[in-house]
Amino acid sequence: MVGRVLDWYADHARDLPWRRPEATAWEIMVSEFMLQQTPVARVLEPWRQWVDRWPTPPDLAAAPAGEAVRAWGRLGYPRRALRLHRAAEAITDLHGGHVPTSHAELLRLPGVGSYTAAAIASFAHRQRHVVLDTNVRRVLARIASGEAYPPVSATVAETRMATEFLPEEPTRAAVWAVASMELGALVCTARTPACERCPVVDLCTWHTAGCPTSTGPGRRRQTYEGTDRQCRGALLAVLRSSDIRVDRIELDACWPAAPQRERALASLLADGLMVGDDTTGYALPG
DNA sequence: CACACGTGGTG
DNA sequence: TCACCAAGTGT
Repeated sequence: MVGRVLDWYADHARDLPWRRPEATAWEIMVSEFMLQQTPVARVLEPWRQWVDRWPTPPDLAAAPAGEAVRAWGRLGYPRRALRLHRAAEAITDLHGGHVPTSHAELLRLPGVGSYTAAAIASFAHRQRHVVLDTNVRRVLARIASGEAYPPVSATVAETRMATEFLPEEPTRAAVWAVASMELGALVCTARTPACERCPVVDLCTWHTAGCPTSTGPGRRRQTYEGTDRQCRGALLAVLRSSDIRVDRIELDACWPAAPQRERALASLLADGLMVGDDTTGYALPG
């Protein structure tokens, strides 16, 4: 089972820049932040520019947080840019400018949760960790549980199952981690899986059962149009595109509903994604 | 534990 | 067209 996925990966892995042997732990860490809830295709270019401009954590830490937010562009969830900047500061101050190697230390960094800590430790340092992202959860749900989709929220059962699949040898475990993710991203996809190209289709409980459609209510809502999120995005876009402080009038012009605009503005200020007031004008954080 | 948090591609 | 989906984290 594992061996076949490793063989498949050797033949079909995408040539992503953060997977190249010369990729640094920092470059891998940046990619992981950008890839949180964001497709690979959209990350490629911003990642290249980011690591070119800030090749090490101290380089980013020395820049204003607002520049990180600006460089984040339209990747979405701009708080990730802020967290990455804060993580760079912590690495600079507490770890001599080097990305920590232990899962526990990584976990203490802003924006680094269970998945990202495991991913960095595994991909950058070849350690043995359960790397349980949405791809792997779906792959395991189908292969081992016979379900079309994993549970809505991660369970201890999933972690236990993932641990059983994880090879003992660290290097092999690290390849399995990236390979099982890649299988989920390229073959065992959410919408229309390409089972005919799956290296372990004959071992897949779900496929053997005839690919039953998910039973429960499942799916969650996602609506975006007219939400606070869209409003925040509109406000922040104004600041990103301006080199000077933005007047209140310009912010008012980008969103018609005043109460929602006020709420979004307040939340952006509270998050530290922007600074200022009506008197001084508004800007990305220094 | 449910919800907030961006954005754009796609079937 | 439009709802779903994309390498999650923090509260």
